Amino acid sequence: MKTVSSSPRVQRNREATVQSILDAARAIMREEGVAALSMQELARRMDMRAPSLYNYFSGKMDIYDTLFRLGFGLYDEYLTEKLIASTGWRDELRIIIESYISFALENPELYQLCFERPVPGFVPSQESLELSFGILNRFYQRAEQMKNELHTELSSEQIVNIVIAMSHGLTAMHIANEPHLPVGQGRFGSLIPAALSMLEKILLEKGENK
Amino acid sequence: MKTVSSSPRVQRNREATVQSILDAARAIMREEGVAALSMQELARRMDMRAPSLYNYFSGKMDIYDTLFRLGFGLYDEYLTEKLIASTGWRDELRIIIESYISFALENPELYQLCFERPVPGFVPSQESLELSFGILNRFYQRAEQMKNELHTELSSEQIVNIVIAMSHGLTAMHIANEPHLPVGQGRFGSLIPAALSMLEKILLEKGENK
DNA sequence: GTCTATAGCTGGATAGAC
DNA sequence: GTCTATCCAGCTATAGAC
Repeated sequence: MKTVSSSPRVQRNREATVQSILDAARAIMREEGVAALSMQELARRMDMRAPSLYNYFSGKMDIYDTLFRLGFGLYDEYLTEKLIASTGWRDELRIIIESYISFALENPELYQLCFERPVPGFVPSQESLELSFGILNRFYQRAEQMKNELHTELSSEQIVNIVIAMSHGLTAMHIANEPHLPVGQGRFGSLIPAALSMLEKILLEKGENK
Repeated sequence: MKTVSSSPRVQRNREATVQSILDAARAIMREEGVAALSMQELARRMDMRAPSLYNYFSGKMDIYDTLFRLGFGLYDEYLTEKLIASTGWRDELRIIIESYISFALENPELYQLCFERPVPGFVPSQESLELSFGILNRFYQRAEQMKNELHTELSSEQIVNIVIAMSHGLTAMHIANEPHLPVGQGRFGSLIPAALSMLEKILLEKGENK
């Protein structure tokens, strides 16, 4: 009955093996740095020899690319689920920022792989990039709808981008300085309310310049 | 008369050699990724053999650590010089944000080394960390002075941190997406005025909650 | 699908001659 | 200070037996 990846002996099927390879790869990246993934260390943790891995992936970059897609997919799922409970655009803003941070805290290796570029030589494949662009476009559309309730001179693209920048800034600083603290705490985590307040103000500047 | 590092033959003195090793190391990091620095490639570019480098640095991590200090030192100089022309706190905010971005654009390898953590196994030495904390503390002091002219519920620490987060967010996104564009342009570069506007609003909320 | 064996390379670092 | 020679380790990836 066990489907846990911690006992990789006697794999049921190919898919389960692929899954646990990806899990092991993420563990290495988390523990030793995203760029420190190696096929040999990966094989060691899988109780395999390195060449066997090539039955599942064409090489290390293939693994990175798969994880890149996994990262964006998971983030999209994660955010979408949290947004269901949204009670309005203010709440939605809060959820977006908090989700970005908590996703990054829970999946630091995917976060770094997807949103920073720590691996020399790794370039996401075309289809992986398209996936990420698709997610961004859905953001733009959502912002366009949101604009009906706002009074701002910013375009929907600008709204999305400034929210992304703010989220990323808080997240990167939190992770670089206090990765052990949960969402909402610490030097940067505690700034979420201030950040939201700033964003609200600029999204509701009632005809100041007009 | 030449002191240029592009002709490393016949070095005058030790200091000049150290300088050009650091320059070459930065070039590698810029071209191939911060984590891709290697002593052999470095020696190749210096027209040396790898072992000779150990006369100048105790190892690769020593080079990273030296560049870490160089990065913070340069950034500090860079910002301090630009702040001389400041005409007030609004201008100062603008200069801080623009300087962060332009420093990162001009020195992407130092920026990444200092403000992200792309090198598995590299931990800045104690004295290097103290240097960086010293710079941060001077920020806090400056914000404390600035508070006289502001009306905000944020502490001076919070002011500094939110400015850092905003700057870093814009910068990281700019570099990840449009590194070729100059300061002020592109998806994120063009958001500087909006970011400043947000910050001004939260620094001048005239007794709203009070 | 898994293994052994191995090619082929790159890396960090040291010893010791000059 | 520079070099050659070398150690030892690590890596990606492939060939081919089972």
